Amino acid sequence: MLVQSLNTEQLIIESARKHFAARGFSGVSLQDIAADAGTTKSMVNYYFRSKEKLFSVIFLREFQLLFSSIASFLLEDLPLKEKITNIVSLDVDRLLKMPELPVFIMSEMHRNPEIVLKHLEHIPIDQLLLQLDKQIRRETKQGIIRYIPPRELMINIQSLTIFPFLSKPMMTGRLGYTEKTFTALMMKRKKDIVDTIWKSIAV
Amino acid sequence: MLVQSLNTEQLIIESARKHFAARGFSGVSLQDIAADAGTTKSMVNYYFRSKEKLFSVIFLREFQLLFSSIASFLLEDLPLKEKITNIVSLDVDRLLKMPELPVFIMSEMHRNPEIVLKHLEHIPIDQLLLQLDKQIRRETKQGIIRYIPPRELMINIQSLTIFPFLSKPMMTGRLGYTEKTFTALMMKRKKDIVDTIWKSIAV
DNA sequence: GTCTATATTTCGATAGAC
DNA sequence: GTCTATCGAAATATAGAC
Repeated sequence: MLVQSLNTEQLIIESARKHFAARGFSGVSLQDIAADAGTTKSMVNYYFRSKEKLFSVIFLREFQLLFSSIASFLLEDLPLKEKITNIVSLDVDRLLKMPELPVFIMSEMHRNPEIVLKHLEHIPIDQLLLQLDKQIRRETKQGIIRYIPPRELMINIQSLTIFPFLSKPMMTGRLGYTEKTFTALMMKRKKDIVDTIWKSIAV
Repeated sequence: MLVQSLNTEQLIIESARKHFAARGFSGVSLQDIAADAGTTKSMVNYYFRSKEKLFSVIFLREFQLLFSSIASFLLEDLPLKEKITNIVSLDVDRLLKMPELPVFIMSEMHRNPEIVLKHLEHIPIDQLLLQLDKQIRRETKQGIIRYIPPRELMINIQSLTIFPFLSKPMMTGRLGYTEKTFTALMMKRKKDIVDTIWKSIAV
């Protein structure tokens, strides 16, 4: 395999992604991004016109990453419990690879809600929730679970999955976790989350 | 009741709290803070010497607010289920009053972990967890619950309680919630959270 | 496409009058 | 205690040579 060196635009994107995720929009200067990409601020403006536009590009990519595959998992033809298992497993794996993603999304979403809403418009949330609602009602009728509003089910799943990554600095800093034990906890936690969710709705 | 006008220092603190919480340390200028407090940047430096010192004052106040009373609830002599009920209820009430608090703590914790760790040193976390561990083992022996490591129990409680506030912009923006229905959801959710937690550990 | 140089603004902080 | 004025540094963005 060739060691393909990236072009300047790609280097800038990768550097910007890293810096924005670590310190947010206003915590990063074009100088930081350019230096880390081995080029100058002028090149950043040349490719992306402005800091805002560069940020928008980065944010969109990360945002889609976080929400894309959940949708396809929800639409699969599987029992609810298996869907939940798949979503949790996928999310934990992905978050372990990019643990700074949630706090990036969260803080920028509060700083600038409009940018999120604009991107969310392209995701058929209502349809996904309706679909999920049908399945919940079906399995309720079959006596498998008790009814739970689909939005609340999703909030519970996301809460138990994402929150530990948001409080990771506290866990590794003072609660006695290291990088290794944190990863181990999260791998074990996949099963715990599904168990907790399922016990809360199982008949 | 007299309409007591606050002095300049208090006005600056209140303005700084609001702005820092909304946009973080580097997203706010002393100019913003001063203008909103009806004074000038000079006065901010006069009272607090530097932006860093001002921020530290604000952060410490908010941080203690978030963690103070959990400790006392944990130390009370009550059955575990009642402790959980009390903690969840208190947290939800407080977060409804200051919904921007979690994202403020979370993002600044990631941008500057040291400041958090310094404040955490004064809280006897190990002792609290040991105390909780004893109670869990006791109620396990009594056949009330199955054993769960105290840190994981606390993570689950905090996850289900705090996460909805972190994703509030998404819920009110696109998931069909308004301020009123969000508040209603969270009030109802108090009971749901305790139920979910309890079912996950009950025998 | 890439760089240097620079224009322009804004920021944090200080000096000094009152 | 409070303000105006200002300094020096750093930021975004642009102009222009190559």
